[in-house]
Amino acid sequence: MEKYLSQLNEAQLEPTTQIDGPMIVIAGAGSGKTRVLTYRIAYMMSKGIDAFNILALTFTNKAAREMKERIASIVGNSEAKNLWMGTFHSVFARILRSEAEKLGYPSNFTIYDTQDSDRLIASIIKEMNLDKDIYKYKQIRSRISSYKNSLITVRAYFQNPELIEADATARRPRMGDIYKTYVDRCFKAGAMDFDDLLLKTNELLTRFPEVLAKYQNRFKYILVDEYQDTNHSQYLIVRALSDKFQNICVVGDDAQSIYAFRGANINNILNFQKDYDDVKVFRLEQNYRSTKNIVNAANSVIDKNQTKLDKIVWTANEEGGKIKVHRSLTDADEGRYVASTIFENKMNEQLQNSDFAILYRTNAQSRSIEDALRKRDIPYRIYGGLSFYQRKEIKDVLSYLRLVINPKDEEALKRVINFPPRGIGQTTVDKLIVAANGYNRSIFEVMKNIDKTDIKINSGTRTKLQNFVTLIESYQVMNQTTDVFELAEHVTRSSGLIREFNKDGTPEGVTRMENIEELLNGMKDFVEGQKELADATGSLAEFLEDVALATDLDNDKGDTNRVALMTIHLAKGLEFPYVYIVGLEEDLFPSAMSMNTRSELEEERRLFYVALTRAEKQAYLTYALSRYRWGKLIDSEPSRFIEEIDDQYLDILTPPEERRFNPMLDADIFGDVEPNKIRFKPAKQPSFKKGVSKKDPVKFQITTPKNLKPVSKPNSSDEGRDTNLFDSELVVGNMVKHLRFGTGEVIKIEGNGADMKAEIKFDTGGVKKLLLRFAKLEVVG
DNA sequence: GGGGAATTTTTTTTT
DNA sequence: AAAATTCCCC
Repeated sequence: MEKYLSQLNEAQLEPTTQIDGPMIVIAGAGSGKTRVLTYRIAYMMSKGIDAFNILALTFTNKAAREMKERIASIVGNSEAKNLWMGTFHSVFARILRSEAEKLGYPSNFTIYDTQDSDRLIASIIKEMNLDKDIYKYKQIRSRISSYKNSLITVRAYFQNPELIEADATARRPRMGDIYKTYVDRCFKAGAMDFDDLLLKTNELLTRFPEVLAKYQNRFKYILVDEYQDTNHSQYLIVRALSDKFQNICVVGDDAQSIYAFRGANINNILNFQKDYDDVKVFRLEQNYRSTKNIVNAANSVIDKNQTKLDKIVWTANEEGGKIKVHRSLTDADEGRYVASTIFENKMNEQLQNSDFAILYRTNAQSRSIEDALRKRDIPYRIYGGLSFYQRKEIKDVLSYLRLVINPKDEEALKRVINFPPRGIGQTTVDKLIVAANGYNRSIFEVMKNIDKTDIKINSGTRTKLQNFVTLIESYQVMNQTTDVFELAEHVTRSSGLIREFNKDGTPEGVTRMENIEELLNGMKDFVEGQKELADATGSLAEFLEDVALATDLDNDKGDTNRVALMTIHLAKGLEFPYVYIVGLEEDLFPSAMSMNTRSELEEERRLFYVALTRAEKQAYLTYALSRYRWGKLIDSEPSRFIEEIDDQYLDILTPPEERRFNPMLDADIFGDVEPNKIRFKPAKQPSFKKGVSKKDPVKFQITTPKNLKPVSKPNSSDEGRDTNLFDSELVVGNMVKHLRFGTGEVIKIEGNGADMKAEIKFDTGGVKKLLLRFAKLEVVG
C-alpha cells in the first residue's frame, strides 16, 4: 500500500488517508480524483475495513468496473469482490429487487426505459381523449420525471396547489390525472422507470426504519463520485444512508455540473458543508492532464460564471500548443477539416486513432464528421446516440424476454403482441387495455382468461390471443432449464422475428439480422462471464437488468483503436491527447434551448469547460458558417465561448480561400448547371414509383432511362462506391445531365442563389424498385 | 386488419 | 434527413 500512496502528491494524500467523518473533495479537472477515490478505498481496506461495509457510487458502470479492477490489483481480487460499486441506478435497483415485496412490487420488476415511458404516456393521453398537441408526451414525461426526482409523489402533487395551478396555467389541467394513471399503470405492470429506482429507494428507506437501519449498518462507509451531478432524490438517499455513521466522502467539481436537465442540483455540492457537522474540505487543484495553454484557456472561460466554489486549477505541465480555432463554410467542410488534420497528426506524430476524440453538443452532429472520416478511411466509434439496446429489433427480442420474466409488462407486450404480425390489431389491443383496467388485472391475465370475460372479440381473434399466451408460456417453461443465450436463440426463431427480418432481403433487414446476431453473441459472453462470478446467477432477469441500465460507454468491444465520437456529456471523466470540439456555433453550442436564463447559460459554459478539459496535448475548436439543420442549410455565427477564451491561448487559423457551395464541385453531378437558366416543367408521371408532395406542384422533371444497366467496370473515380454502378441521365428542364450512381446512394443537386434542390434516392432492391423523392424546388427567374 | 404512401414532427444533453 | 404518425385503400 505504501508504494501506492507514494504516487500521490500532498493534496491527494490527505483525503486518501482521511477515513472517518464527513468530507468533501473539490477536485478540479484532471486533478487525479479517480486515483484518490481508488487509493482511498484500497487504503481503507488495508486498514482493516471490511469491503462489505463500503459503498461507492459512481457515475457510470464503466467507471465502477475500472475502479474495482484497480482496487483488486492492489488489495487482491477476493477482497475487492465484496465492494459495492456502481451507479445509483444499478446499486439501488439491486437493493430494490431484494426488498421489492415490501413496496408491493414483484422482485422481478421490469425497468422501463425512456421509450417505454413515452409509449405508456402517449397511450394514456390517447385513452383519456386528450389533445395530443397540448399534452405532448415528451413534455409530460419530463414533468413527471422532475416530480419524481424532487420526491413529489402523486399524493404530494395533489396536495400542492401551486403545482396544480402551474400545470393548469400551462393549459394542462389533467396533468395530475395523467401522472396518477401513469404511476398506477407502471405499478400494475410491475415496472419501475429510471426515476422510480431512486424514488422507491427513498420510499423504502423512509417507510421501513428497519430496512434503513439494515443498510445504514451495512454501508458504514459511503463514497460518492461526481457529486455535483446528483439530484434531490439521490441526495436524500445518500443523506439517509450516511446518517448513522456519517462516514461520507463526496467528490466532485462544481465547474463540471452538466446534468441539470436530469434534475441534478449543483447546490448539493455547494451546500455540502452545511449538511453535515465538521465537514473536512479538501481541494485538488493541480491538473496533471493538460498543457498550460489548455488549463489556462479553460480557466478563462469558466471565470465568466458567477455560481462556483473558489478553486484555482493550475498545472506544472508544459506550455503546449495554442488551441487551434478553425472556421469552415459548411458542416461538411468542418468534417473534412477534422478528418484531414487527424490524418496529418497521425502521420506526423505517429499517433493512434484512439488518441483522438471528437466532441459535439448534439448527437445529430456526428453525421457530417462520420462521412469525412469514412472517406479518409479513419476508423471511428460513435458512443451514445441511439444505443444498441434501443434499436427496434433488439427491443423486440428483449420484449419477448421481458414477458418471460414479467408477463405483466405492458409495454413489452404491446410491442410484440403483433410483431411479427399475427393478426392481432390495434382495435383488439385497445379492447384488452380497457378490459384490463376494468378488471384491475394485467393485459396478459385478461388474455389468458379471455373466455371467462365478455369482451367483444370474435372467436378467431380469441384463438390468436390464446396462441400468443401459449407461446410466451412455453418460453417461461423453457427458461427454467436453459440459459439466456439458448432461450433467446429459440425465441428469435420460433417467434418469427428472424423470418420477419429476413423476408425481403433489404439492407435494413440484413443490418437488423446482424444486430440480433450481435445481441446473441453478447448473451453468450454474459453466460460465460457469469459462470466466473460467485454472486451472479446468470439468470435472464439479471441480463435484462444489466441491459436496462447499461450505458453505451460500457461496451468496449472489438477494435479499440478508433477515433472516439461522442457528446460532451458522455465525455465527462474521459481524457484524450487530441480533442476536437466541433459545431461551436451560437444556438447549437450554447444550445438555443439553453439560453433563456443565466443558470442555463452557465451550465452550457460548464459543458464547454468539460469539453476543453478533456484534452491533454492539443485542442481544436471548429465552427461552420452554415450547416444543415433539420434538412435545411442555415447560416450560423461562431459561439460566444470562443470569444470568451483569453486570446493569448488561441491560434486562430486563417481559412483557405472561401467559396460558397458549388454544385459543380461539391455534388456528384457532371456537366454544367447554371441555376438561372434552368427551366422547370411540370413533372410527368415517371414509369416507376415516386413521391411528390401534392402541396408543392412539381416544377421540374427528372427522367431516368429505362435501360438501366450496371456498368461493368467501375473506374478509378468510383473508388469506395458500390460496385453495382449505373449510368443515368438527369433531365432538368431541357438540360440533360449525365449521372452515375451506385445502388443506395443519395445524389443531391443544390444551389444557393437559385435555392434549388433535388434528390434521387435509389433503393438497393434493384432496378425494379427505384424510389425517387423530390425535395421542394423553387422556380427561378 | 394490413400494408404502403403521404404527411408531420423532430433536435439538446442521459441513467 | 430520418422517424413517427396518420391516411387511405384493399
